[in-house]
Amino acid sequence: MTTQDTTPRARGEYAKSAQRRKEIIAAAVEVFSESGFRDGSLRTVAERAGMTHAGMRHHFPTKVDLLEAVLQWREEESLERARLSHPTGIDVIRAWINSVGENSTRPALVELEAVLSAEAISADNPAHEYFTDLYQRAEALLTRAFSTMADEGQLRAEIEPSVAARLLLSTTLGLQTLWLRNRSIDTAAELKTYTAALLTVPL
Amino acid sequence: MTTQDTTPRARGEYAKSAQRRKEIIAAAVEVFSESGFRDGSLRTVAERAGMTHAGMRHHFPTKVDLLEAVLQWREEESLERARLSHPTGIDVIRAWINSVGENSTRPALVELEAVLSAEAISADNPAHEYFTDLYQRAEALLTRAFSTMADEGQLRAEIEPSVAARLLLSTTLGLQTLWLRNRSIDTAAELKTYTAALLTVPL
DNA sequence: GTCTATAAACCGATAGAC
DNA sequence: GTCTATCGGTTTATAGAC
Repeated sequence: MTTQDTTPRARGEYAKSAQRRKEIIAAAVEVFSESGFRDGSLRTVAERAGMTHAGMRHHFPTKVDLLEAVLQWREEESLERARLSHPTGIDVIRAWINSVGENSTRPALVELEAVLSAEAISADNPAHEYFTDLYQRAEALLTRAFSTMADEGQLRAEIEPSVAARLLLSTTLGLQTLWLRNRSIDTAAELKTYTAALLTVPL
Repeated sequence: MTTQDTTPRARGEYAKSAQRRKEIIAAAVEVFSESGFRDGSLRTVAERAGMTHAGMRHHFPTKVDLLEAVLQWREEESLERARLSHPTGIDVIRAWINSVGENSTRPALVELEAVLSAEAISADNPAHEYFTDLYQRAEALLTRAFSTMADEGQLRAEIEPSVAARLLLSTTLGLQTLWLRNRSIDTAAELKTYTAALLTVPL
């Protein structure tokens, strides 16, 4: 609202600051993936971003602030993209499997989720609610898709949509866990084989 | 070999020491389940076992020694029991699902495995090889079982035994992950539904 | 916006008394 | 077998200079 051009925004520093934040988040993703949230130190993150941990504090006042930024980044990178095309029914399942396949090109993303979510089993972890929510939303998304498919006779009659949803989610999580230790696993292909066994139509 | 009765064994101190070790391991299982290996401190473990961390050093000289004892305890408590009855074919699968059901009565065991194995994704974690081995052994066990079943026409023809094995293992791991956040999930029942979809005979 | 310097707390390991 | 005391290292957070 000022008429002067001496504000940070006018001097273009917000854009620079946003760029700096991105660099710090990228470094934090690396470090948290490797060492988890508890053991990944701010000093290591800062070093990889080319600054000191005290300087980083200007962008992220506390470690939890940095974690939240990382989780938000993860969210934007992940399944939300698939949801933008608003698929329904069997196309949700196809998009899901496709998204898992794309994750195989981004080990840091998979490792980040595996490490942080396991840490967040403890109720006092700052990311505890985040992951509980994430899994519930994923389960709800898949349950809606399988329900639609059940109405159209595409899901085997003896299988409840909610059970199918939980199984697909479980298998995805478990396959990614194994893939982190053996990168030769074709997660998307195995997931497709699995899901097809639940259906009456080709996937 | 001594004829005197002044050895520690003769004085019954080995038994006492073994009991103390068990108490310490039980405390370590609690702490490592809650906080992981890196963030779980020896001081906390010692406090729960009713001693100081320096006193604990008499039983476990280093933190890694304690971790190894905890992993060994986990092994003895878990699926190794089921293997003692030496089942083959479909009975291996039944024993596997049954074992998962029993795990639902022991949250500490499931949580310990989830937390420690996620931490051990890092190659420099002292439990890294342990969990890689564990999953490979489990996969081999299940692959043998599904191969036997394939020979007897009990496995759907289009499904490779090794793929079925990996899917059962994955789903087990994923279901237990979800169960840690929502104890109302009947992991054994869902696993049975899932596995039945891969077979040509009732489970 | 980034730095140096430091406070306050905690860690694993260890020496040595009892 | 367990303790107290302590060493050397790490951590997050912070104050204050520039």
